[in-house]
Amino acid sequence: MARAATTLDPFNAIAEPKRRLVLGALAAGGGELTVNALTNTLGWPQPQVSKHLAVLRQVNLVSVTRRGRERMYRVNGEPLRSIHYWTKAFEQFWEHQLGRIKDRAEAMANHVQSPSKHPKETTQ
Amino acid sequence: MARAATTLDPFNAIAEPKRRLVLGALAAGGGELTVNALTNTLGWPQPQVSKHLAVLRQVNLVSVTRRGRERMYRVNGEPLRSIHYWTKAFEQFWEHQLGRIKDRAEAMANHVQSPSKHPKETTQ
DNA sequence: TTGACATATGCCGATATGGGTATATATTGT
DNA sequence: ACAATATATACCCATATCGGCATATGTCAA
Repeated sequence: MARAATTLDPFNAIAEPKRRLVLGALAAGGGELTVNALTNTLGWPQPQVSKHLAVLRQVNLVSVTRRGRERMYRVNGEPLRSIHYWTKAFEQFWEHQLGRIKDRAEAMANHVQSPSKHPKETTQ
Repeated sequence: MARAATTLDPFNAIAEPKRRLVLGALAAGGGELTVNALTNTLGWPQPQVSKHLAVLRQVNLVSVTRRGRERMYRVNGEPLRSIHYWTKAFEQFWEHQLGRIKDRAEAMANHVQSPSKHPKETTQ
């Protein structure tokens, strides 16, 4: 088995730097842009843009609306919200890097699953 | 070229579901755990655990300390903070999008310019 | 020293990925 | 009907990835 399909979840979708740029361009463009506009803004070959958009579409990070022969792509923030929350769960690990990690982790333990208790020292 | 190396940035590192589980387990285990503890908690073959830890190590998502023949792995939140901020930039795109995506997209299309009568293909 | 334990690493195979190029599929304009 | 425009897809290739298994490396214990 290789890496899980990119199309399965938003984490994977935004793992690709160019896909993040696409989302950024869309956001900067007022939230919605045409493939053509994106292609010009990003300066990439059109098929490349379309392909990345296809991936973003599959994980629901963007939605499309046809307008004549153009397609309007819009950012859909929902999936990013879940990622935002996932990372937030680790907030304690960047706020007090050196202190009280254990105490706060206890609270987290109640949220996730039972950790294997092996009370060791807080290493040097 | 295939996807950019997983070791290059945290976005890629956490794209792998199992790696997220590793981080979760570490967090639940008080912020730091032994490879052995992780292996038991996760129930995966040890080499697999070690390899995922190696990736997380390379993007600085975890740090290690040797303790005898064991190695204590610790969550390092910093890289997750940047991801947290990146997603936050899209906050505006999930705050006002509580309704059906399709409906909203069409309403938007009507708002902006000439509406399309052929919503054959929307979000895929 | 020998052996058990803890962890990392190397190699292999199957597969998904991203980029490039060409082309198919609309849709609009003349 | 035909050309032009907008976008999506198919195909190919080079490569990185994950998982499994065997094994190397390092450390403690008797």
